[in-house]
Amino acid sequence: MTEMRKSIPSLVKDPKLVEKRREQIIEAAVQLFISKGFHKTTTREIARESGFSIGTLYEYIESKEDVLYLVCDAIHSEMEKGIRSSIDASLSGAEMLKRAILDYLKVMDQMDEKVLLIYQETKSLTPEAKKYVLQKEEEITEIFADILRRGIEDGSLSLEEKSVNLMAHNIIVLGEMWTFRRWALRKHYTLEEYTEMQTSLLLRELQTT
Amino acid sequence: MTEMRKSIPSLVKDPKLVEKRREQIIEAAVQLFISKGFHKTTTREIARESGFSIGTLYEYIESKEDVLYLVCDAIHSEMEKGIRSSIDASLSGAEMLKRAILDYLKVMDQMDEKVLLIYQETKSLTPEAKKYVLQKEEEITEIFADILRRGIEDGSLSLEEKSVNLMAHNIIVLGEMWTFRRWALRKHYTLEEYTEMQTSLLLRELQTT
Amino acid sequence: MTEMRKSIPSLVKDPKLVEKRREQIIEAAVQLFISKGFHKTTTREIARESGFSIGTLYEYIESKEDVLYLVCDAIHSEMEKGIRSSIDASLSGAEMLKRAILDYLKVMDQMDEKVLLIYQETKSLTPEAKKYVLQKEEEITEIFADILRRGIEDGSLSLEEKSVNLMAHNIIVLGEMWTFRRWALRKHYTLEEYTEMQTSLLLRELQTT
Amino acid sequence: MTEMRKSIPSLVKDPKLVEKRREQIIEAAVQLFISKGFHKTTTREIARESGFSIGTLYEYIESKEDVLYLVCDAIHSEMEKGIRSSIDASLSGAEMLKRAILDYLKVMDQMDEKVLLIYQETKSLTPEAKKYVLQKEEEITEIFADILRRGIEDGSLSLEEKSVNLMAHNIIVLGEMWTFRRWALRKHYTLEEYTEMQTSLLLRELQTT
DNA sequence: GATGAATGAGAGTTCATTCAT
DNA sequence: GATGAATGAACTCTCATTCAT
Repeated sequence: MTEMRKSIPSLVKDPKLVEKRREQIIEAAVQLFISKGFHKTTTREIARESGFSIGTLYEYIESKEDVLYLVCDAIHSEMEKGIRSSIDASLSGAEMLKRAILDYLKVMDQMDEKVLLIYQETKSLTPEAKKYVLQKEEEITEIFADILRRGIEDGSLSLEEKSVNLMAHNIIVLGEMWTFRRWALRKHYTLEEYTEMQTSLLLRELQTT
Repeated sequence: MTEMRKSIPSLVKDPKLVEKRREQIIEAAVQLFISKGFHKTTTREIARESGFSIGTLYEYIESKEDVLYLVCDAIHSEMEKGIRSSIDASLSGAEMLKRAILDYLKVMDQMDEKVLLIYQETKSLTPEAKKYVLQKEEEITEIFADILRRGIEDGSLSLEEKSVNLMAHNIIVLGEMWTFRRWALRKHYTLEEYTEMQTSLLLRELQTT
Repeated sequence: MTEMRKSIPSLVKDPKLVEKRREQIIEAAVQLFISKGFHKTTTREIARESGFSIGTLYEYIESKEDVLYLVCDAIHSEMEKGIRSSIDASLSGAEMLKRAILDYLKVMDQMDEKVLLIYQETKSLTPEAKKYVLQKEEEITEIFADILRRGIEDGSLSLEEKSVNLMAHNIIVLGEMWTFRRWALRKHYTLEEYTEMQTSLLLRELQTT
Repeated sequence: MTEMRKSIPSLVKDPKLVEKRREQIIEAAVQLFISKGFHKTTTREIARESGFSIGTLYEYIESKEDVLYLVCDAIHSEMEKGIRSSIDASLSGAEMLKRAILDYLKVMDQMDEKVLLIYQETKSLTPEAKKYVLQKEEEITEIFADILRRGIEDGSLSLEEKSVNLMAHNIIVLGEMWTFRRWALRKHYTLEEYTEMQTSLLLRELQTT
């Protein structure tokens, strides 16, 4: 679990305060970005919703792009936390996978619009910030790769080594598509149906013969 | 094949000319949106790259959003055409599916950045335009649903009716993820490998026992 | 007479219009810079005094610094024109010098505040613009150097070659100090007195024995 | 030697401390103003370079303009001290003048950028502060006027009474131009050459017949 | 006496859109 | 049908100054 974050300089020295204020900023910005998009949200709106003045906002960030990075990073962390919490070392790989997918899709469903937000605005990040965000994305994918490898080892799952990475991506995309194609999927399926059907299809790919 | 498009008013009467000019606009705008994004592209740039003045641009559209719709619609049409061209009525459902996925992924690989563009900027469309774009998206999905149903009928594919729609979405997403996760996938797989592996996994889900 | 100017890009294509609008800008900006200084004058004020909107202002310049360059260049041109007009080829070097100083000081007295402006704001120019402005300054100095050399040649003035350049600078500074030390000098002397006394002192330095 | 200074109120009562802190402020501000100019230097920078917080800075001044006044006044004092130190009562007026010019130009050359600073930023002072600064300027000029008068009295210099003041200004300007026209003068002359040539020219104006 | 977080007016600049020619 | 100069609301960001601690 590599712990790497882009550090954003602040004019304010007290780290506790910086963290607190940035949490306020993130909370405000997430809502605004979700409802209006990054480009149509103004820095003044972010400041107002955060509960302080525009001048104060800029004591804690250097540019509007910083807010986007803060937001993307916070969402990713929330996602990662949600997924990791479901891991139970006592289960077989196959069981662990089912459980992890179940929880993952639940998290994605709850975080719905936040996930969509990352998905749509990552491109607006500065190249440097984008690197960090994509790295985080890969770390999250790796969680599923690890589970798959465990299942292969204990014989509960069948998959070629070369496909592990791809399958991990497929699982991640399962969750993402539930958010970005919800306009179509939710007309036909509930989250539970979606989860069950996708899990069932997936396990057919991984069945030991 | 429902043919429905949002009609965009033009000050110019001659329909031939309108079409010609809008093609110029689309060609210019696609490149600009790909390299700078919709919001960071100015109408002046669109006009200049289109080969005429800003005044003339506004003779053929009513707002910058119109250009985005024109672009999204054109990309979708190109995609659809690419996919439909691969359909060969003499094949079994299973064969047709393999062939269609092969061609679909090839098209998506070629249109790469254009697909990404639709994905990232659809949210900037006006609600009305977005409706049309999502409708088109569903029509494209329906192409695969039709192939799947054909395979079920002729016995070459096995799938519950309820899963047909979901499976069609899954196939579409297979193509999309090749573009929006390319930063990760292309480190590990070529298009050919990706196609083969995904097709093989998919067919395990659809195998007749 | 080298003719070199920094060219400032304009979004407007018609050169006649560009020249006309820039004259308006210069006229407005000179007054504003004189009364409030460059830094305390806002671009909005410049636009308003020029008679058009802020948007229009930026069709003719790229930045506020451009206005400063335009202003400095215009003032220098006016100065140079005023000085060159006094040159009469039929006079001896000494006579020509007297005449040129007389006219030069008259011009400087009339342009008073504009000269002061150049003096105080040249430092705010971009390095590139500053180069052009200082070059112009040297060209103007060279006018006097030429007159001095003529006087040396025809025997009406006595000065070592090495001192010609220095003396030319001294003459230029005579005019400048009349503007930037006016708060002291005008308490004691009229322009006529100042001119006469300085000319008389100067000629003592240049007298042929 | 009139001793008059604008008094700047301080929130701090202890005069020793006020003086010490203001020295720190001046030292920091001089460097900053020289390298960035008054307007482009922020109060935060001044505080940081002075070694204390922005809050503390405002305990010792009332506004940013106060810092400029403090700086101008300090530079003037340094200049004045440098000039006065060269006065040797045992010399004749003419000798004293030569010596004073020599020392004066040496001081101006050393203080170079500080002199330029006063010269360029005096205009940004409040009207009241400007009055004090110009008064100081006149006092310094008067030093040379006194020397000239002494030379007239002892017969070592020849000059009409009415020209004394003007000549004193001319001498001051000799030093100033060495700083503000250095971009041209230093291409041709060293300080020693400049001093010698200007002194020699000047003495021709003042020679007793 | 020292601190530094908070403020918000105001700066320079951009750009979608209009409309007279 | 084509042009492009004009517009001004709106944007991001800065910074001198204050005041509670």
